[in-house]
Amino acid sequence: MSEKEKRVEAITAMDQDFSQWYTDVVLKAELIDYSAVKGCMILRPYGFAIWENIQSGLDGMFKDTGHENVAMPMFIPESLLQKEKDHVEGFAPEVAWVTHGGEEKLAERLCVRPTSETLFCDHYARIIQSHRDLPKLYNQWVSVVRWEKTTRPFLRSTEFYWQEGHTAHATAEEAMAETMRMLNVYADFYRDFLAIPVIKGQKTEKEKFAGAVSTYTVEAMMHDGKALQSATSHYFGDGFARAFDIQYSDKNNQLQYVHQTSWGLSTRSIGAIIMTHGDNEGLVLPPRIAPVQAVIIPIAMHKPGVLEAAAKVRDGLKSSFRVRIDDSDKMPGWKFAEYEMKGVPVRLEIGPRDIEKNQCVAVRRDTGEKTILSLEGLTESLQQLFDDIHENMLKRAEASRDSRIYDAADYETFKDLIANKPGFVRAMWCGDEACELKIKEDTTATSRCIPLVQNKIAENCVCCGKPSEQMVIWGKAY
RNA sequence: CGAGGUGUAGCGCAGUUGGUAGCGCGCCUGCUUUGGGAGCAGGAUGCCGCAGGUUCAAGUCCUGUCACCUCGACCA
Repeated sequence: MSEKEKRVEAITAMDQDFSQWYTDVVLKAELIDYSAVKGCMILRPYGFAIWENIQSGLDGMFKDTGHENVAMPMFIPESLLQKEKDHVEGFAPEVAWVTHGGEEKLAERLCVRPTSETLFCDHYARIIQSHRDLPKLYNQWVSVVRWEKTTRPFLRSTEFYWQEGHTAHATAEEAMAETMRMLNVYADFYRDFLAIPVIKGQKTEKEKFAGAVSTYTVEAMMHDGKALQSATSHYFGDGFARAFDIQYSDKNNQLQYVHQTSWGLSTRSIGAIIMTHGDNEGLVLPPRIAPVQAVIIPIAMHKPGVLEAAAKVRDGLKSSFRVRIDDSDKMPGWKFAEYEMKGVPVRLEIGPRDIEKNQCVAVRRDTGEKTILSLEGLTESLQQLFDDIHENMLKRAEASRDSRIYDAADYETFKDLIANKPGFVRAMWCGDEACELKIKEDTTATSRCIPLVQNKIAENCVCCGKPSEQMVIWGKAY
């Protein structure tokens, strides 16, 4: 690439300044624009299309596991928000309040939902009477508002889109099984749709959701070694049920409280895609959620038959894939770079030489590899290519992550690793919050999770030296 | 919210001791081009982030404010 070209379209090199690279990619790939309101972003067509594909994939998994979609109001009366003590304490500092309707001051102010547990609970209290009404397996796709002080596109914004599942069950066992089931759904979704490996684990008391008995998380490692909490699944026990009086008559005609869960995945997942797979040319999108899976670039398109051949290829593929022709009058090289920036998984070039041989040139975004594909059986060979790309992206992300997970048996090693090696550190922890706080104070690293799959790194807590049976993953987080 | 930095055309930037705004790319038109960001010719685009102030005169000096970036404290 010449100096002139670099000056024109270059994004910041990712290993030079990862934050700037991230901002460059998000803007130049046309995922978002900033809006007039601080911390609120506009999801542009290309960015929103990624979210639509995430929604469709994940929603299918929710439906397969028996869930139904609903839509709750966006306002929560203050009195309702305050019913569960821990919950309101956790969220009160970051809620936006509606105080007026027109010019009239409201008798009771309304909060713009930061999350909807209280709305679901209020509703469940009215619609659940019998064990025959259970379980309730509800989900909603909405946006929520949290008045954040510092914001970044996708990673932390004042308003963000997500789904929040809220379920009510007859027993604690059922609710816990649901909590784990949805944690697994998230992990599978990240692996099978986004090609991102995650670590499943439990949050510590300090890091758990406000109002939950326990919080489970899927944690992913980004290109810079920092952790991204990528989805969470909470077990509530009967705490909310007692606060909101959600009771049912069991088979013995005894009144019982329900046991509840909630779980959520947000547009932050788009940030995870960008920071897991992206490279110096820009975005690299997993084929299963890419808005355009293959872009067809006609070469020498003024020559007779080229555009017609490209259209024929498009028509043959369009019922199977999201495919688009770019017949704008840009130079082919310009288009190549543009669709690389936008992370389109496969580029198909078709020019006079290909038409003669009944073929096209396919270029993979993940590896840059060029292959010649016959126009015969193109649907099948493309499907194979997409699957290969997905597997390669997943393997690559796994290898990148695994090479940056370290073990520390003693505190000096631990501090050295956190300070000098971007990534996760596995270390034993006694369970005492004092050690968790000291580690954060000394290193800025936080406990990411207590992994469901445990490895015994050492006999003693890495911080205080007391005997410990529990391995925790630590790291700097977004 | 604390420390630091940056806001000038769509993007990247220059603009001297204050004197009325420029370059490259992009954009528009035409012709020639087309397998890795095309060439030539012509053309359009600015309340210098926003609001006050100092001055005969402010992109430039002062105050405030907003946004973005980096590093911390808090959270999906």
